[in-house]
Amino acid sequence: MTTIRDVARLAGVSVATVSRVINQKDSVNTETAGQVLKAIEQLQYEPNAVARGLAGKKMGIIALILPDILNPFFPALARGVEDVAHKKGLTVILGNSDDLGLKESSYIKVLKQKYVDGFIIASNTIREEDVQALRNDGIPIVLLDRGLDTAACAVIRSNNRVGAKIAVQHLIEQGCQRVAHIYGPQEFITARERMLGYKEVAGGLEGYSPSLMVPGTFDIESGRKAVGRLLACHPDLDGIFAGNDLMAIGALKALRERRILVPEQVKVCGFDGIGLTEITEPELTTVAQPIYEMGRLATQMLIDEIESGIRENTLIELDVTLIPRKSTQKEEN
Amino acid sequence: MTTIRDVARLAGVSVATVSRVINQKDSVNTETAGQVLKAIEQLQYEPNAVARGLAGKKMGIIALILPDILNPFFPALARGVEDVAHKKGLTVILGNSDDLGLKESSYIKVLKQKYVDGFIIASNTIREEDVQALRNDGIPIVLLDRGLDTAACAVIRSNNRVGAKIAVQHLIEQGCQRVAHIYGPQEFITARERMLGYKEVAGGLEGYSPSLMVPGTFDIESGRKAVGRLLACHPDLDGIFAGNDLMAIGALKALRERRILVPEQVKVCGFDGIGLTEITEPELTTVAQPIYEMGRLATQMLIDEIESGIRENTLIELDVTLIPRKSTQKEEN
DNA sequence: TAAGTCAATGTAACCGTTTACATTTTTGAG
DNA sequence: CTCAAAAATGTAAACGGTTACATTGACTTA
Repeated sequence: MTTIRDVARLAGVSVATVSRVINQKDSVNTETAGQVLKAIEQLQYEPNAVARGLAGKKMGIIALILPDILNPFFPALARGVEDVAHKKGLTVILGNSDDLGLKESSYIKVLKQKYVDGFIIASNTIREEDVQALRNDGIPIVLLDRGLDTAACAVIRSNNRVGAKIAVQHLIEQGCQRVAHIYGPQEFITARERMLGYKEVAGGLEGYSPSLMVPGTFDIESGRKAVGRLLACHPDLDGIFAGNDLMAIGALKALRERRILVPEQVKVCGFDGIGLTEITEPELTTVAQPIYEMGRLATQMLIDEIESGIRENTLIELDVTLIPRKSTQKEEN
Repeated sequence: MTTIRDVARLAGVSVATVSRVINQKDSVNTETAGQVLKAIEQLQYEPNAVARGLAGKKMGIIALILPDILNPFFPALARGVEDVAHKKGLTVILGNSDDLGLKESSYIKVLKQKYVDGFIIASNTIREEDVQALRNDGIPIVLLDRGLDTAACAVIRSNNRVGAKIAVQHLIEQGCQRVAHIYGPQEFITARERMLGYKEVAGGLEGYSPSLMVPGTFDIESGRKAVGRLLACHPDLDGIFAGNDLMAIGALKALRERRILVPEQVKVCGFDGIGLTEITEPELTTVAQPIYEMGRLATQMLIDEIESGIRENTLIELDVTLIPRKSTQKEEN
């Protein structure tokens, strides 16, 4: 492996000068720079990232911590992160936290030791103390979908409440009179917000009842089971707004098992806009978050902070988009 | 940040001794070790991974390079890798290559500079020279789904040919007489093998014709289009073996559009066993690869090589499993 | 008892950069 | 022409570990 000293020797200058040329820092004579560049070229020299990392306390790595890459929501996010990072010459370390605060803490500890440049954390369980610790160490961090309480750093999320309202409104417009809601785990801010949005609109409906809301766990199976409980209480229900797409897919399954036609008898709307919604039968109407874009944006913000050293603590709330599909289609007359 | 020298000072020993205690290398007096441990505890000392990396040329990082994490095949693989790595205290860097040899090369170059401990590469486009270069540098590497020609390192893949035969056989058993095949890009060894398996079984069938094979690109849309071409030539076809699940899903869509009933009129079988197959309507029969397990195994092998320094160059071919579902169900009589 | 082993520990070089500080050379103003 | 400021470059100390080699003392063994 050729080192900076080899280059220095060949170019007839000191290592400091070579370093200056490489990093385009401080002034160096154009002619000298030429010599150095030639030497670099000739030796095919590539600066060693680890040595650099040790000296500068930055390894050119972004840590992306998310609950589970198997959850269809996250690959798009990860791809958004990776694309931007790669363009900027950074690499991405991926960690699955399973929404376990402990696992998150352990990742943070390990990755700090590796001098990662910054963290992007998509988590509902991340501990306030962990975030604070990072802040204190001056390590940039961007949070996704985290509550308001963590004001001490940049946060990105979608406008969940508005999205939920749009969804319910849409169901009503399509002719639904009795719209139920399958809500996600209430420790997740996203789930809480969506439920609030639902209540705001559905709460005013004639015949509304709190029993139209049943809990789920953001996965397919829980959506399926929720429908059973819903139908037991409300056999006359004609619309379901699920707290996310996976539960909506579960709902679709449950309805099919019961030979209830979607969208003729019951209309279903999901939330998130994951790819799966295009392959269900019927195709699933959903309120789409700009998932890939969220990843891109988070990374951009993180890199800005890394490069500038200025922390912004911005809270960005992205717009969501209703994607009407067959699962909420009005009968054609 | 507390360093090894702080610990040495507090414990009243040299840094070498501290290092020995930490790494449990060479012999050190039990009593002395106790002092050191106490000092470590007291100072909450954590060895710095980057300094270690620089000295030992290993950062405790595994590079996972795959075509695209958005492809539903790969999250499970990535999770398998990450789970094992995490258990062993290693972290995972993720790179999307988009099956572009250039991008792969660039990742390898960058990550080598970061002293990653080893590479896991799931790629069809990886260049022989890149693999060789890694070998020469003594960097462990495990390949997934790569051709035989790269004998110079460990390779893991599924038994694609056998899987294809099982699939076609299954379709025949379910009553199909005219089984078509949508094959994937022929530069992929997986696609070639599956096609060979198909030919072995279907080739012997009465009324077999090469025109029963049409190309696709391993994505949903190509599967859908392929069905159009197939039906134009073979309106009497009653079975489709798609080269992967995505194309099978596309086929399902195309058939539904044409009001052709699955499985009554045409039966469909996919390959891979991705999660999506459970949410189509009808649910999709598929030949499942042990995807998560492949990730685990690859990582285990890689770590073995990292720890032992011995390269095995094993070729492991994993068994696949037919998962019969509704899309190939025989009519009930 | 002399010589050879082995356990325990320390010293200092090394891994490959960056960078503060020092030194020398140029430049431009007065 | 002089001198201060600016430009160009070099020296050497970090960064925080690992490890080859040296040293010391205790223990075997013939």
